[in-house]
Formats: sequence, structure tokens, C-alpha cells
Amino acid sequence: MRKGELTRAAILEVALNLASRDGLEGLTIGLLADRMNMSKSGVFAHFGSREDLQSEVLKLYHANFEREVFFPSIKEARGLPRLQAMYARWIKRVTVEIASGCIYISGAVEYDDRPGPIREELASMVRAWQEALLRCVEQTIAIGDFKADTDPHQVVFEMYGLILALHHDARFLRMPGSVNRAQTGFDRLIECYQNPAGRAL
Amino acid sequence: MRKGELTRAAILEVALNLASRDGLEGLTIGLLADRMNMSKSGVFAHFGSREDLQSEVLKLYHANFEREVFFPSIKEARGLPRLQAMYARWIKRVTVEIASGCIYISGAVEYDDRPGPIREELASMVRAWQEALLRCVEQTIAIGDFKADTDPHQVVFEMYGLILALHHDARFLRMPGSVNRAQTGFDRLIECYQNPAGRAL
DNA sequence: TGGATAATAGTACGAGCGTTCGCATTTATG
DNA sequence: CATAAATGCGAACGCTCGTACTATTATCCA
Repeated sequence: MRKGELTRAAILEVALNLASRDGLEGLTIGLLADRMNMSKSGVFAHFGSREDLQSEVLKLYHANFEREVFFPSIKEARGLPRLQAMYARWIKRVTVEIASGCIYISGAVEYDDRPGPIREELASMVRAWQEALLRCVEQTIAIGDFKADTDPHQVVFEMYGLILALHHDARFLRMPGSVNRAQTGFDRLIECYQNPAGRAL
Repeated sequence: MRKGELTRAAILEVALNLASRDGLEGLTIGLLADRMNMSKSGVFAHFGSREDLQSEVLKLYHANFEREVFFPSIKEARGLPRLQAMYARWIKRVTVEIASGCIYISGAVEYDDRPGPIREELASMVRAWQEALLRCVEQTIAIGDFKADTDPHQVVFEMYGLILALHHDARFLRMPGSVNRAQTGFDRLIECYQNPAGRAL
């Protein structure tokens, strides 16, 4: 590996930390150069533009999210076990991000009215995650773990809401006990939609 | 009313629109002056600093929120009717804000890691609203509309989550049907916590 | 080890930011 | 109506932003 690629990777990692804290729009090349003990132009030269840098940071965040949350969960048995695994890993990750910040969540606010490629990239990643959850819920219904008349979109909507509330109360309001509430809410959700007859298969 | 106070009020209203769209941190005196067809210094002279301007915008937003959501709802009968009224007006307001933006929600992300007076002011407003909801839920339990073992904090947490999910899916992802899902989620929440025996009083 | 190439520093530019200050003009008041 | 006060403008300041260009240094490979 060339030295250039090495520093580039190091820059991206620091940039991810900064963007997590200050948001992708708050990410600044000057501050990034300071943290790297490099000159602004030295940092800049590794990316064609600030937008490219933001895009790379976003891709890195996405890859980490998939590695930590998605991929380990699809190894679980289809249906409720897999859904619970997804949610557990998701909560675990957001719990860590209470200190550092979550780019999916902060980005959703930063780019809700700011058109451009970064918005599109971010939106497609979030949609991909929601669709992964959706497929998992659909399987949970098909298998018979959830009632047949369950609306899968509704389940995903409520799951996402619990995570957003967790992030909001814990990171912004600094309220203790939010993690437990996110878990309790999910338990209630399962109880509500669970098939009393048990699995059909 | 003097002319100065009049223009000041006009500036604040435009500033509220801009801050709703771009966030309180995205609010800029230059753009505000453009929208007002005034000079930067002319706008600036009405406030001691940008931070003061942000604070005034925040106060205006808070007052509007209370007028539209809180005050009309406390006229409803205590317990479940009042809680439902609060939620209905809240959803109604956020539905409008899907186009314009919600400062409570965007501010929570902007200031989750940015210390200072604006953060404190915003956080105390949000806490005040959550505490209003909390008192209402507590009354709902006390009256017997909700089961006695209901955790009021949990209810508020989940209500807030539904609103956050609505804002996220509708404003960022531009998904249709989000308003219905926020309503459906609330209905399920009530069904879950409702006292099957009915009111005790 | 020498020569090509990659990597970084340095400098400068134009734009936008919040803010200050002095001056013109409009407004309210005795 | 005159005068004092309130109001708004224009220019400028120091700062930071992203970016372009040049020069210097470090790295890689034959």
C-alpha cells in the first residue's frame, strides 16, 4: 500500500469522527487538517472537492453500519429472531453514538431541505436500511411469527421512531434511561403484533 | 407602536421562516437582509448580536407552538381526551412543518453537541413540552383511562418517537403515508395502555 | 542509487460570515 | 414647524471557508 492511500484512509477516519460530532455540513477542511497535523492543501489534495470528501465519509459510515448491524444479523434465523437481532445491534450502535453522534440521523435533518448529490446518497442509504428492515418484517409475518394482518411498513416506522427518540432524549436532552425505554417500546411492539397461535410453519 | 418595533417584528417573522428551513445555525444575517430588502447593518441593528437574534426566533417559535398546540388542548377534559387532543394538534402542526421544517427537531440535532445559551434555551423548551405531556399522561393514569401500572415516561417517549419518525420519513425521505402511520401508532399505543375496566372515577 | 513520480507545504484568491462605525434620512415630539 | 431622537445605509474590518496554483520534499521503482 502506498503512503498516499494510507494517509487518505487516516484522514477519512478522523473526518468520520468530526462529521459524527459536527454533522457532514459542519465538517471543515481546516479543522480536519489541524487534527491531522497537516496543511489544508495537503489534506485537500487527497480529494477532488469537499463534496467528494463528504461522500467518502458517508460511504465509510455506511460500510461500518452494515458491518456492525446488518451483516451479523442476517446470520440469525429468519423471522422474529433475525428482527430482534437487527434491533439489538442497532440499539447497541446508537448507544455508542450517543457520545459521538449518528450521521444517518443528523444527516436526515441537515439534508432534509438541501438538494444535491450528498442528500441523494444519504437518502438512498437510509432507504436501503429501512427496506432491509421491511423485508425482515415481511418474513416475520410470512413465517407466522407476526399476525397475518400486520402492516410491515407500520412496524418499520415505529421501530425507527423508537431509535430516533432514543437518540433525541439521550444525546440532546441527556436523559438517562432512554436505552431501556427504546427496548421496552420494542418489546411492546412485538407483543402487539405477535401471532398468538405461534408459527404456522 | 413605533416603526422600529414594527420592522423588528417583521424581521423576526422572516427569520423564523428561514430558521425553520435552514436551521437556527443556518440562519444568516446576510440572507435575512436580502429577504427583507434591507442592508445587513440595518437588520443587525435591531439585535445586539446574532445569538440574540437566534434566541428571539426561538422564543417566537415556542410561543407559536404553545398557542397552536398546548393552550387549546388544556381546555379539553383531563385524561385521555386531553392527551388525544394534544397529540392531534401536535401532528397537525408537524404535518404543516413537513414543508417548512420544525425547529424543535432540527435544533435537537444542531445543538446536541454545541454548548451555549441557545442549546440550553432550546433544551428547556423541549423539556417543558415533554413535561406537559408527562403530566397529562399521569392524569390519564390517575383518572383510570390508562392502566395503573403504566409508565408515563415510557408513553411520552413513544409519542415523541412517533412524531420524530413522522418528521423523518415525510420531510427527509418524502414518504407518503407517514401521517397515517403516526396516527396508527398512537392508536395502538392507547389500546395497549388503556384500562380495560374503564374509568375508575 | 538516480530519476520519475507521488505527496505535502505554502501562498493567494474571492466569497461570505458577524460586527463596528460614521453619516444620512426618516420619524416622532415639544 | 423645528429639533431631537430613532432608524437605516454603506463601507470596512478581521476571520474562515473552499479551492487553485506553484514549489519543495519524500517515496517508489528500475
